[in-house]
Amino acid sequence: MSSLFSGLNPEQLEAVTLPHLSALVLAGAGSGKTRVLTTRIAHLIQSNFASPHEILAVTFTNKAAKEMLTRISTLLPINTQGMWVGTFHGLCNRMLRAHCQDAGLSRTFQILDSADQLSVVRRILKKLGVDDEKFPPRQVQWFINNAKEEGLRASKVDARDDFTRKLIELYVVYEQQCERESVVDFAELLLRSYELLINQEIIREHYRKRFSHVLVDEFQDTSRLQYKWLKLLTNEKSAVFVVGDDDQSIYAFRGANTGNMKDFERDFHVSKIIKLEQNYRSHGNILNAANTLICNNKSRIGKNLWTAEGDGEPLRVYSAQNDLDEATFICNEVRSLQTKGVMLSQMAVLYRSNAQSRVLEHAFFNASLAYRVYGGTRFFDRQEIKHALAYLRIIANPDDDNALLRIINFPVRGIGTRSLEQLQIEAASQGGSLWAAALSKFQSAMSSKLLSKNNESNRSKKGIEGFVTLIQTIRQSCAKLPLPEIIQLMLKDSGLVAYYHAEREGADRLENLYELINAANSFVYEIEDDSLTEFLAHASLEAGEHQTGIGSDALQLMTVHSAKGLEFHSVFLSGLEEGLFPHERSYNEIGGLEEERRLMYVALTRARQLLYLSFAQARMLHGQICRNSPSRFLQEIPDNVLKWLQPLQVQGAKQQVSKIKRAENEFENTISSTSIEELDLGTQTRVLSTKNQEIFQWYIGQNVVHVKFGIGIIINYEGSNADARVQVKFNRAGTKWLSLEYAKLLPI
DNA sequence: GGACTTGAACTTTTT
DNA sequence: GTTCAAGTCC
Repeated sequence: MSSLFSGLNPEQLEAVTLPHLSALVLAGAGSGKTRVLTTRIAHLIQSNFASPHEILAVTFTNKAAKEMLTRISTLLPINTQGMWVGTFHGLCNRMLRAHCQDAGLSRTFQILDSADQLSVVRRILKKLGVDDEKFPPRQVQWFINNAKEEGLRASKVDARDDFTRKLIELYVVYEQQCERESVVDFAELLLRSYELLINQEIIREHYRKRFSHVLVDEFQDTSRLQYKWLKLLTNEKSAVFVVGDDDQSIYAFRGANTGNMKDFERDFHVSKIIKLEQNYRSHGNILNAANTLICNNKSRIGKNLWTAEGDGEPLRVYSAQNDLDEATFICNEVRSLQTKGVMLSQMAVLYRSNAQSRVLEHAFFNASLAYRVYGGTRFFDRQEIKHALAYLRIIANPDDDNALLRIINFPVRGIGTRSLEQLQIEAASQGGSLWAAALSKFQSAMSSKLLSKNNESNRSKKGIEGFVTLIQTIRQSCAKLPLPEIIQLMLKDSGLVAYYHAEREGADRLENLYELINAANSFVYEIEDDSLTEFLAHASLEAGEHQTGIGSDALQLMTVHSAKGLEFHSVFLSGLEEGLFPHERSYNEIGGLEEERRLMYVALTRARQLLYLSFAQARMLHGQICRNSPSRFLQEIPDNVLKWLQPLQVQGAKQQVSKIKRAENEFENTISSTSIEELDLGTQTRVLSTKNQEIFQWYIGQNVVHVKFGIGIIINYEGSNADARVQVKFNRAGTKWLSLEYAKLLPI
């Protein structure tokens, strides 16, 4: 028994062995959070406090869930197969499949990913003839998901204006459409499961009784609905053990609600918060930087990381001339670290947004430095895989219109826009799916063929009839086959293999298609289930898992978001410029800057030993050269842990930072104390613009007029001289960033 | 149906 | 500067 606990520090041990109570563990970066969670589960089982069957453990990513299962099985000789360990969506799926009838779902319901959902929305907009300028598909999608996230069905959404009324109408049609097709989107998985628990007392009580221990990882990332779901699954007898770090909450934009931590404390009567503050990852200087930076955030629970190790190296700061220079610098440093014995895979280059990877990749490619970019197209998102999955979906659930539309004419079989339109009209008039319409068309064609003795054999191989025959044939042949063989047969009979074989650059795609068979093989082996429906659910829920090209030693490139949870020997944090990091879009969002700062905190705490911070004085952005000042976050790091690699530029850079900071404070003060119209026009901050012979002086608060956008007021600026851009809040046209060189702004 | 042009937009991301 | 969708032409 004691071996389970060996090496745990007092706080970790306390968390692991907590009695049957609800508890909140505030686990800082690198404090052994996953270890605490898995050891606690092992401890509960080993000491007979709970059987594996009575434990529910929730994570956010499949990766984390898998990791948890692996660790549990190394700690205990038990079969983790049947345990309820998984993602919110995965567990909801599991619950809905088990109670599909009570949840009002078909046994073979399919899961829409975001892209599928978007195409359903597009289709509906088209069908209803809605102006997609006024109602952009993405916004409609966002509206629907948001409503579901609030737990609201269309009838419950507040119709406060005409615009919202229209959106609600679209929401209603969308729901009907999904119902008809037996498909559910990601948000629906959660909402349905939530409603199931609310409405079906017997089921709710069953799970409440069953799960005596509920454990939640990354609790700061839970959304409102997820929190409500957890509350439904538990009662005063359950022990809910949540682990999280409010300082690492970086997903507010997708519904994460840090407030859940405070609510949890209250709702679950948490008497004491356990803080894990000892960090086993980074050297002192790095932690010092991170701690000082995050103290600038006002809304936080508060904790301070410390290490038993020494200070280590100072953080290196590099001020690059431009983005290319920055990339070259990183390239050289990586090379030199490599000769000192650091593996490439132990070095990571982090950036705020994906677009920044291009320049870096270019430099690494030219230097023949092996690198790997995370966050590209994922396996199950590839075009050819989507096509193959669409065939499988139609086999499993023919009413899936999305899937049908994707493949009805792929590979080409002579079904053009006209026949499709006809089919859609027919389906609409019958109130059924496209497949149902195609089937009735097929049947009437068959009977008329018999009557007229018109037996041209070619006719049935083309067009809609051909498609129906094809699907029926495949479905029949598949009835008794195991999953991998179904896929193999489908790939061949559908014509996908022939198509990609003939395609000039189809070799990779062909390989991916065969890889799909492999994926099915390992699915059958691991999950011990070869039902097609389950495999399709797995494909939708684990779109990211199947990454290729892992294994070889390569430099790691990724956004700061995707670096969360990872650690490296050396980290290069690039693009530390105002507008980029913090991102300019965050300036106008409530709590935006604090979220950016947490993101910075996550970035800093990824490094074990070496941390490089770099910014470029000039950079190509949106096709324009931008001169942004160094990030304010750089100034929030204490000087004594920094080592500037170009001492000459220290002065200038630091001054620039303070200048921006002053301007912002001034701006914020003015904004908070006065309305925009009353801004003090005498504000001292100004940018000079030298445009031909005219020289204008621009300052924050200045009224301006634009040829197209009309009258507005300057609320922010960046850069200087010819490259300067100003942010203008127009009376009618909204807020825009404009280049002074091109925008033809006139002061009034 | 496929190749081409044009125009607008343009964080972060898992499920 | 690059992508992605919609429109245009053969």
